[in-house]
Amino acid sequence: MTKPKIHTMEELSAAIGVSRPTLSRYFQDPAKVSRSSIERIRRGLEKVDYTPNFFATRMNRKSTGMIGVIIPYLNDLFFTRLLEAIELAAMEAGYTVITQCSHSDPEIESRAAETFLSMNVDGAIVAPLGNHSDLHIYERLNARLPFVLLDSRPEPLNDVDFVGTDHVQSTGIITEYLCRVGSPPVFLAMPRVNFNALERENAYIARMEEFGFEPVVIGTEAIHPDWHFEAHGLAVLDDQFSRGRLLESSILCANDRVAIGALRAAAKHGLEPGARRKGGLRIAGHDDYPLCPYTTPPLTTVGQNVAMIGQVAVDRLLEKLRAENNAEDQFIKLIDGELKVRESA
Amino acid sequence: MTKPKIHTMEELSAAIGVSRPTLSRYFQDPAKVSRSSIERIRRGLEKVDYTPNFFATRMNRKSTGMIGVIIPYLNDLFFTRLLEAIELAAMEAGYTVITQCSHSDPEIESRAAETFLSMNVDGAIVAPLGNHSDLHIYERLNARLPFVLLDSRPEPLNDVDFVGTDHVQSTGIITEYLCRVGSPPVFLAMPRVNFNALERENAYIARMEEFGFEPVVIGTEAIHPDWHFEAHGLAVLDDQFSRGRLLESSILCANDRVAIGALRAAAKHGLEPGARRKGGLRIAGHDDYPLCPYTTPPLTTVGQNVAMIGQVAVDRLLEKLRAENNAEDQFIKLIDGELKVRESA
DNA sequence: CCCTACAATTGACACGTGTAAAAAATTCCG
DNA sequence: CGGAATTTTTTACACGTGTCAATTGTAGGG
Repeated sequence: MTKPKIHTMEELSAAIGVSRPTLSRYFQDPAKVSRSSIERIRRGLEKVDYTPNFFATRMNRKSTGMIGVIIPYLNDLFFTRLLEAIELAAMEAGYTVITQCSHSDPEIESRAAETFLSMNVDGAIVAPLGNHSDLHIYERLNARLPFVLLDSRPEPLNDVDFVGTDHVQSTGIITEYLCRVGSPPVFLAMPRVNFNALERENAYIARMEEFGFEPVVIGTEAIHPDWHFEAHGLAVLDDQFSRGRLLESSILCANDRVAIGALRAAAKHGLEPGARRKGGLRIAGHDDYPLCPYTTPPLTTVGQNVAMIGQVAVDRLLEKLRAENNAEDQFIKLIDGELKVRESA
Repeated sequence: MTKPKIHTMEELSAAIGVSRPTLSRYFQDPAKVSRSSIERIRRGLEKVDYTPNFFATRMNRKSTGMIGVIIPYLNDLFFTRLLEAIELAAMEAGYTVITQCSHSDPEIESRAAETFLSMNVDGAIVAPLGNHSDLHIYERLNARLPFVLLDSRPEPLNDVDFVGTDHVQSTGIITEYLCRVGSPPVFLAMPRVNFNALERENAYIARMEEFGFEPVVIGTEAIHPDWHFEAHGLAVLDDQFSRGRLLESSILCANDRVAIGALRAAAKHGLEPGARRKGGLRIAGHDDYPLCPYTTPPLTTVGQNVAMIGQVAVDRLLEKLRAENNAEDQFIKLIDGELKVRESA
C-alpha cells in the first residue's frame, strides 16, 4: 500500500543488494538468474514498489513485444469482435496489443500507422478504413514491418498479406439459399465505405447470373453518413415500400446492420418478413452480427468466422516476425462464411 | 517512397546540416526554432524518411502526452461510444489515448493498470470491470496519477473522481414515465456484473415505493455468462411468459441489451409490446443503445449522455494534470439521463 | 566599424535500461 | 584441498532523445 516507491533499477539495486544488470535480467526472464538471487529479489520487491520503465525497457530491446492494430470504426460489433479475437490471440503469444481506431478519418489512420512505426512495433494488423484511405501507408507499413491486412482488401495492393472472408463464397451461399427456397433476391447495397461492399455486390451479381436470374441492386448511393448502416437500410426500403415496391420480394442486405434497418422498414409498413410465409417478403443479411438471434424475426444471415480471421491473422504475423529472412510468398487466406438460417428468410 | 530511411536524429543532423538539439526542438514545437532553420529542416525531411523514436522521446520528457483508458468489454456499443467520445476529446487536447480492454478478467484489468504506470501515462480513465475487480488497483492509480473513474462506481472507494450517469435520476424518470402512462413496471434485472446493476435496481425500488407501488424485481441470478445480456433477458422472460406470467405487464429492463432479449421473448410468444396497446405488455430499457430506434417495436428507453460523460471525464483529467498541487476536493459528476419515448412502452 | 543586447545554436550531460565481455563466484571432480 | 569447468555477477558502453548552460551569430545604435 504505502510501500516506498522506487523509480529506477539503480535504486532498487542499492536497496536490495543485487546488481542492476542482474535485476535487468530478472525482469526479462527470472530463469536467467540464479535461484538464490530470485529469492532475494522477490523478498525485496515485497517491501518496495517498483515497476521497470516501459519506454526504457523497450528502447533497446531487439523486440518490443508489441503488435499494432488499426480498426476503422469502434461502434460496430463486427470490428470489436475481430479486435477481441486478435487481442486474445496476441496475449496468448505474449504480445501486447496497441489499438488505434481510425474514427473513419484517413488522416487519423495515417497518423496511427506512423505512430506504430515510431514505436517499433514488432508487427501491424490493419483493417483498412476503405475508399478514402491512403494506400501508400499500407505499403509503407508492409515494407518496414511484418504486416497483415484484414477484412477488406484494396485491389491495387500487391505483396501484402491478407486475411478475410471469402465474399464470393459467403455471398454466394446465401444468394443460392434465397434462390432455392423462394424468389430470387434483390440486393440492398451498403454505402461503398470499403472494398467488401463492392465485392459482395459483385459476388451477388455473378451468382444470380450463374442461376440465370436478373440481378437487381438498390441502395448504392449513400443517404446518411457512410457508416450509419441501419439508417441507410431503413431509408432505402421505407422509400421502396412507400411506393408499393418490393413488398413481396426477397431482399439480401449487404450486411446485418443494413438488414436491421430493413427489418425496421418492414415492421413500419406492417410487413412480416419470414421464410415460412410463401411468396412473401424475406430479408437476409451478412456477417452474423451478435444481435441477429434477437431481432424480430431473428435474422437469417451468413456468418463471418471472426474468431478464425483474428487467429489466422495473428498466426501469420507471428510467423513473419519470427522468420528473419521473409523470402516467402504473399499469404492470402480467404475464410468461408457459414449460413445461419433463422426466421427472417 | 524509396526515400533513404534514417534512424536517429544524429544521422539526420549530419544529413541536413542542422545540429541535433535544434532538431529535437523542431520536432517538439517548430516554433522554438528560427524561421531559416525550419526551412532547411523541411527541405531535408522531404528527401529522407525519418520519424523520431517514440520511446526515446517519451522517456525523458516531463510529460508523455498519453492518457490510458481501460474499458471492461469491447463487444458492447455503450462502451465503444464512451471510448470514442474519450478518444476524440483527448485527441482534441493533443493527447494520445492508449486503450486497454479488461476482457472481463480482473487479472487483465490489473495488468493494464500496471502497464499504464510503467508507461508514465499522464493520466488514466477507467471504467471498472465490476464485482470481481481488485479495488486496490484503482487506489494505486489514484495515488500516482491524475485519475478518473467512469460509468460505474465501487462504493467503498474514497477520494476518487467519478463521472457517470445519475442512475437515481435516469432510472427514476423512466420508472415514473411507466407508472404514469400504464401499469407500474416490474424490474428485469441484469446480472450484477457491476455496481450500476445494483444502483439501477435500488433506484427503481425507491421510486416505486415513493409512488406507493410494490416493487418487483426478477432475473437477478445470472443464467448465461455475465455479459450475455440479450440471452439473459430472453431466458428470463421466456420462462415467465411460458408460465403465463407478466403477459400484460410493464417491464423495465436494467439495460437495453436485456430489453432486446426481452423483445425477442415477447415476439416468440406472439406478444406485441407497445405504448398504444392499453393494458398490454410494455417493455422499456436503459442506455439508449444505438440500435434502439431499429428494434421491433422501437425501444423506449432512457439515454445515457455518453458524449458528455466522455468529455467531462477528459476535461476533469486535463484539469488535474495541469494543476501541479491538486489540493482540490473529490470531483463527482452525475449526468442526467434523457427519456427517449418510442413505441415499445 | 565597434560594441551591446538578444536570439539562436551547440556541447555536454542526463534519462533508465539492455547487453557483451570481463571478472568473480560457485560447483564439480579426483 | 586444488584446479578446471561452469554459472553468476559486474564493468563498461550503448540506445535515441531531452535539456541546460555556454557559445556563437545577428541586428541595431552610436
